[in-house]
Formats: sequence, C-alpha cells, structure tokens
Amino acid sequence: MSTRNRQSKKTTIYDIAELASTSASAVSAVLNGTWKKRRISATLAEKVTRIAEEQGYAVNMQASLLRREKSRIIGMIVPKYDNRYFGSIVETFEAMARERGLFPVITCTQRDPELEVEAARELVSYQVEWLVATGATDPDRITALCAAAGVRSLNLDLPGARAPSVISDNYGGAHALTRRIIANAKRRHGRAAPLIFIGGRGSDHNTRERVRGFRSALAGEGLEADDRFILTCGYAAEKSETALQRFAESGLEAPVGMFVNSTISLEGVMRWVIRSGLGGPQAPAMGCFDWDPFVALLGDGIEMVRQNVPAMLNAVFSIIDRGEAPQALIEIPPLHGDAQN
Amino acid sequence: MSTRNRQSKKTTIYDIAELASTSASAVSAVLNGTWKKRRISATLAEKVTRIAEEQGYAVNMQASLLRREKSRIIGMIVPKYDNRYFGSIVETFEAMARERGLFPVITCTQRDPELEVEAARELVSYQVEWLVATGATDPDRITALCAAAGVRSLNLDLPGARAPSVISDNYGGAHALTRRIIANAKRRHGRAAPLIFIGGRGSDHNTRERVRGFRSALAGEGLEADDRFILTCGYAAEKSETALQRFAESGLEAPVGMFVNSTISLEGVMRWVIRSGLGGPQAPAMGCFDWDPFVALLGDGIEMVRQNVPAMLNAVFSIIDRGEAPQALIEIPPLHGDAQN
DNA sequence: CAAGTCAGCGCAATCGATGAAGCAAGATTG
DNA sequence: CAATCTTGCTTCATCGATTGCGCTGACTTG
Repeated sequence: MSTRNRQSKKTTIYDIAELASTSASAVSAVLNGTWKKRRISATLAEKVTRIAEEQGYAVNMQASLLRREKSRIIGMIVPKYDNRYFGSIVETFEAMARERGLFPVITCTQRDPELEVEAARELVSYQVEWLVATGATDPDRITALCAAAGVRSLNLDLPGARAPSVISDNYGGAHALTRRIIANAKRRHGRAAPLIFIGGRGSDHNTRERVRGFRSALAGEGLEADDRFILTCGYAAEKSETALQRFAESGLEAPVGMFVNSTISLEGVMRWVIRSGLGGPQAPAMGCFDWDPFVALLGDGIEMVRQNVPAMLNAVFSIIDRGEAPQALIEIPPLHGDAQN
Repeated sequence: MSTRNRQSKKTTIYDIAELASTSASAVSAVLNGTWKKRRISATLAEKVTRIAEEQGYAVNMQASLLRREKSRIIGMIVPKYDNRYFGSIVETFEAMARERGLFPVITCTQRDPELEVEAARELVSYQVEWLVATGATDPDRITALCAAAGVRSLNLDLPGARAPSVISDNYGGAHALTRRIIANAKRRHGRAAPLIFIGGRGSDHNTRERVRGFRSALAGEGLEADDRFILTCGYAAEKSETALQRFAESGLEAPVGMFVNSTISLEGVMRWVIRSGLGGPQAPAMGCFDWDPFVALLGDGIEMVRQNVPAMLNAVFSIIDRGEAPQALIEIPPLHGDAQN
C-alpha cells in the first residue's frame, strides 16, 4: 500500500529528505547506491529506502542525466517492424543494450528519408551516446548530423562511407542463393534461364551487391542477366506485385526462377504467383534473401538466406564496447537453409 | 560545412549566446520558437539561427524537459517483435504519437514479468506522460507502479482491472473463428469433433475468453470441449510443437481441426503437422487467432482472425487525447478472412 | 518638455539530482 | 589532555534550458 501524493507533483529527493529529516544529498546517495562510499549509515539508508518506497519515488532521469556526464542511452533507428529480420534486430539490440546497462531507445522511420533525419536529430537531443542507423536510406547524412553533435554513430544493414558499418555479405549470400535457385530451376524446368531478380531499391548498396551476386552466379552458368529481368521496384509488397504484373504483360519470356530481395517483396510475389495460377510443379524456382518461418512451410521449396542477426549485433556491440569506431565495413556471412531461430 | 567543436563538450545556448553577442535567454527563445512572444528582433533571430546551425547545435532535452512541466514523452511496453500483430501495433503507435507531437519510447519485455516491471519503472523515470502496457502479464502491477508515480497508464491487448483497457473482442472473434473451423472440418472430415485448442496461457484473459468462445461455438453444434483437448501450453513455437507431440502420444483421438491461439504458436503447430505427414486433404481444419500474410498463402485454407490494430490504437489515443482515463474495458471487434493491410 | 508607451532584450531563479568540499561530534592515539 | 582520525552527515555549486520580471532607450503624445 503506497501513500500517493494526491495527484499533484511527483515525489522528489527533497520531499523524501524532509520526511526522513535529512538532506537531499544523503537521499540521493542512498538511492543511487553510492551511499557506502559517501559514509551514510545503514540506519539512515534503510529509513530513506523505506520512505522512498512508500512514496512510490522514481528518480527523475532528466535531472539525473543532466547532472551526470554520460547518458547511458543508446539510440537506434529502424525502417519497419513488419518482418522477422528487423524484428529480430530490434529484440537483440534491446537485450544486448540492457546487458550493458544501457537504455535502448528505438524509433521506426517507415523508410522515409525525412523521418530518418528527424528521428536521428531527436535522438541526439536526448543525448544518446551512440546512434545505430539501421537500413537508413542516407546513412552519411545521419553520420554527419551525429558528428556535428559529437555523437558516435554506426550503420547496420546498409553501409555508409563515413561511419563503421556492419552488414551482411550480400554478394556472397546472393551468389549462393542464386546457385540454389538455378539448381532447382534446372530440376523443375530443365533449364536455368530466364531468371528474374525482384524487389529492393536499385539505389541501395545491398540491392546492388545482391544483383552483382545474382549476375555472377548466372555467369558461372554461362548465362547473362538481361536488365529487363532485374526489377528493383522497391520493397513494398504491392510494388513487386504490380512490377510482376507489368512484366507479364510485357510479353517477355516467363521466368523459370525468381530471386526475391526480401520477405516483404515475397509477399507481393506470392500473391501474383498464386493469382496467375503458377503454383504447383510448374512454379518458378524461388529464392528469398531473408527468412520467415512460414515461408519455410510454404511447400514450394522456396530457398532462403537468413541474415545472421546475432553475429551482426555482436559486431555492433564490439565496436561500442571498444569505445572507438574503426573506419570499417564489416561483412557478416548470412546463414543458409532452414536454420531455426 | 559545420564548424565542429573539437570533440569536446556539446554546444549549448551559452556558447551560441557568446558567438552571437547576446544572452542565453534570447538564444533559447529564438531556438524554441517563442521569440515573437518575447519580442526578439527578426535580425537577431536570424543570426542566432544561423550560428546554431553552423555549430550543429541540438537542444539538450534533459535540460529542457527538466525545466518544463510536461515531457511530451509517451511510453509503451510490448512483449515481442516477432509477429505482425505487435509489429503493427508498434508502428501505428509511433506514427500516431508523432502526429500529436509526442515522442514515443517503446521497449520490449520478452514476455518476462520482471522485465515488464523493470521497463515500466525505467519509463516512469524518463517522465513519460502516459504508459501503454501492451500484452502485459501483470497489468495491474504496472498500473499501480504508474499510479504511485503519478503517471497515467492504460492497457492494450490484455486488460487490467485498474486502468482503462483496449482489447480485441476475443470471445466474439474466437466464436466466429471456431465456427469456420467447424464448417471446414465437416467439409473435409464429415464431422466437427474432436477439435483442439492450442497455444496461449491459461492464466491470461485473452486465452480464457478465446477458450470460452471456442467452447460456446462447439456447444452450438451440440458438442462439448474435453479439457484434454485444450492445450494452453504457452505462446512459443516450441511449446506448441511439443504439446502436440505429447498429445499424439497420449492415444487420444486425432483432431479434425485446430484452433491455434497465435501465429507464433502456429509456427510450432505447422512444424508438427508437416513432420507428422498430416498435410494435404486429410489435414485438420486450421484456424489461427491472428494474421500473417504468408499463412494466408499456406494453401491449406487456414482461417485467420485479424485483430483491428488501427481501431485499437484509435481507441487508445482517443483516451489519451481526452486526457482523462475512463475506467473502462473497450473491446474492438477483430476483422475476419483475408483482409489486407 | 514631462510623462507615457513599447520594442527589444538581459537577469536571475528554477527544475531535480549529483558530488566535491566542509563541518561537527565522537573515537583514538601519544 | 591535546592532537589527530573517523564517522556521518550538510552545504552549495553545477548541469542546460526556460521564463517571469524588469531595465533601457527610442518614440509618441498632450
């Protein structure tokens, strides 16, 4: 049963000091754990603790952080929460931050460049010690903003030129994935061409690298990827759906396989595949650069690449723990197959 | 090109005041937009703005919020980011908070009761004006904690007794879902029994209500649900997988249909179904209380209930906008079928 | 020209927590 | 018993931004 301060202001250390007939600084020392160093008696410590509990006291972080030198807040911006990859990044990030006594503040930017910058600016105002920019469309702008404010930053998932970046080995992952798609296409259709690459933004590094891996795997078969089969139409499900629709209407040869650049693109692709009655044995051999548990159950033998989120965040926190930022691009090999969580 | 303060402390309004040969209070007024009220000349305002930009100045929120009366921070705790339901809750929450000029701080608690309380306490320390407890295992404990600190709170997804709660109409949704499962079971197997209910915690309100809806739909068919067919084994995929394994070994009659309590439970259920070779036409009729785009494509005609996240968050923010909290339980009817995002 | 008005700004208190420095008793030492 | 330590506090400045109040000088008015 706690005695509420009648809906008025919050309890402060001054209120508690008065109730305990002591000083605010003694209360502060007791409540932040430095009381032994400051030679406060156990008797007083206990009394203060009890009263604080009775009053439902909670420290005012704004005041506390203002006074301290370090905020112990760590920020992250993330594009979306609508897929397992980013979901798992965020969960892992929070857990690893907490392990270190840091307070994680994450904010979602809907893949909107303006919101990204706005959110980064806001996090800087909250005195974050580090800012992790995940999948940012313009990472260098965020790095510059942080640098100007004296905040250390790093990039995750999509690399920037001006801050350390931790990303997947997109080229290698795409190469291996494409080889698996090719193998399946040969088994099902007797040939490995034509293949479609669909989803993602032609302007982002990951998509470019994945296209490069895609092309090089094709080249390994003596094939060449026609630009009209590279549909980097954006990430949203609707976009890949309409891109495929347009492709079908273009009269180009039907693909025997598809490299899909993300699960969210795969949503649109699958809708189109099913609408067009392309399921079953004559279905194109599919591969998806990202992992989803239900896709694994979809039954059409959709190949997946699972980005190694724990390893990526280990790399992120190893930079953070080390304190200083090596100007580096760290590429983490993704996992393959149906590896479970 | 911005002049960096050589990696030292951050720029403050005092630094800018000195550079602009004016006072900190004028700088503050200019930068927070109150300068017209305070009759600062446009000339000075412009000069200060320019210098602030050159210095890469960012307001220290800790200091600013300490002085102000309201924080404009709004907190949310959420169990997981591994499914579309919570992902969509978080995205919508952030967007709606921003629309209102509030700063959303969300933190993930891994369904761990201790972490929930810890996280809530932390958010209270950050002076949140409201705390939204999403899917909390012990909502009333969080409500009490907030009340003691003078923070308003409300529950989302799982209700509490001591704060307004916005949840889905679990009974109605489960009843309708069960009826669809029954119809499919009859079509496929010629009978509607036995049905299994699997996933969720017997201790939480939603699961209880869904079991109630399940039972009442069965009762509508003149059937009764045997307790041994109600497997509320928790939410994790592994738990439902092993629960089904154990059920299969128990020698009880094989079910003709299954009510699965969440997509994450469905993951485990589907793994078991496939491992046991129960796919195809003889598959049990499945229904899932929650929505996932790939489940819709799974092909076995899995029925889904999609909780109406936008409507739920409209209800949440209508309470927040109104400022005061009606002591109420608001039930939002879920959507049915393959309704798209 | 005295009195009043007003634009334009500065001063200083304040928010709550922190911690270095200091101070008053009692305990210990030589 | 005086000198020195130790214990257990208190005092006060500080973090950076905000804001009520007041000051100055230019301008207007009767």
